[in-house]
Amino acid sequence: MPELPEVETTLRGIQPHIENQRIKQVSVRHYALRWPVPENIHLLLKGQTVQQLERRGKYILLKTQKGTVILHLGMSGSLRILLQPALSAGKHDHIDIEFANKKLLRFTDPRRFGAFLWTEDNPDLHPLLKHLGPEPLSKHFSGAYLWQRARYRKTTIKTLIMDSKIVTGVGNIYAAEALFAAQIHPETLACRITEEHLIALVTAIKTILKAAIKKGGTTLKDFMKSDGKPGYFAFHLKVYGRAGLPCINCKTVLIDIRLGQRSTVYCPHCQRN
DNA sequence: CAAGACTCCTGTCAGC
DNA sequence: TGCTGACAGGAGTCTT
Repeated sequence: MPELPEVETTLRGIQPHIENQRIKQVSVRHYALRWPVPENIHLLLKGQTVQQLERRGKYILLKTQKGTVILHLGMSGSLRILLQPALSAGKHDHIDIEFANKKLLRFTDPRRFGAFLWTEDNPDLHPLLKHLGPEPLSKHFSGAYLWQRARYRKTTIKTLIMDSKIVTGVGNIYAAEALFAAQIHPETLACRITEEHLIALVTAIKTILKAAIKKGGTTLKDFMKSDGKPGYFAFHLKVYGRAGLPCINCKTVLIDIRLGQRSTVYCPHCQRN
């Protein structure tokens, strides 16, 4: 559920507390995340300083002198800053990183789709990151680029924009919202969409992501802001989660279909093939 | 390579 | 109320 705006909000939330801070201790209570947490991660991180935090798509990178933590929140993960001594850990509080400045970074993830990995190489070359497409908010993600990547693709446009090799960080919620904004039917084959429409789609993706980041992330129920307070539910979703309800533009009942095993809501009147 | 199915996990909710 | 089963979903991996 954390989509790119939530990840960005989380990064911005934790950054001032841990950047340039020395790691005093790391405790892992549950190693079985999506991939096993390296069993010696506490030894690798102890004494290291978090020099830089970065985001690649929905991955968060914690860069230290010796290497980089590659972290993903999966669907139910969150990061919070606590003050030491911290509240005792709950059932789903899998990893604590204690810093010399008395701050504690706690990784919580009930569904354990998240990841906490380590690399000592250039993280951009890591198998999880090296095939990622451009950042959606970068200038590399343009209408011309998407048209190039869509031209010969016989998959649906929604599946295409959710493919992290094409563009990173566009999840199910924002894919549906952007297609609605650009008035494109989610089942349209990628190769059949004009460059003009793809330009509109790219613009919609950027606009919606920026708006959501500005609001601190669209917040679904298990997202917590990094200071531990529940985030807002304020971002106005126009189609996602509104199947069976009237379209806000034309009152036609919104339809829910499945595309690539994902629930996909759209307006059959506003969004045409 | 491309496309689609399958998979990890647990909280939540509908139905009985 | 309690149980069961469906469902949600990011994205890597497997199959075709």
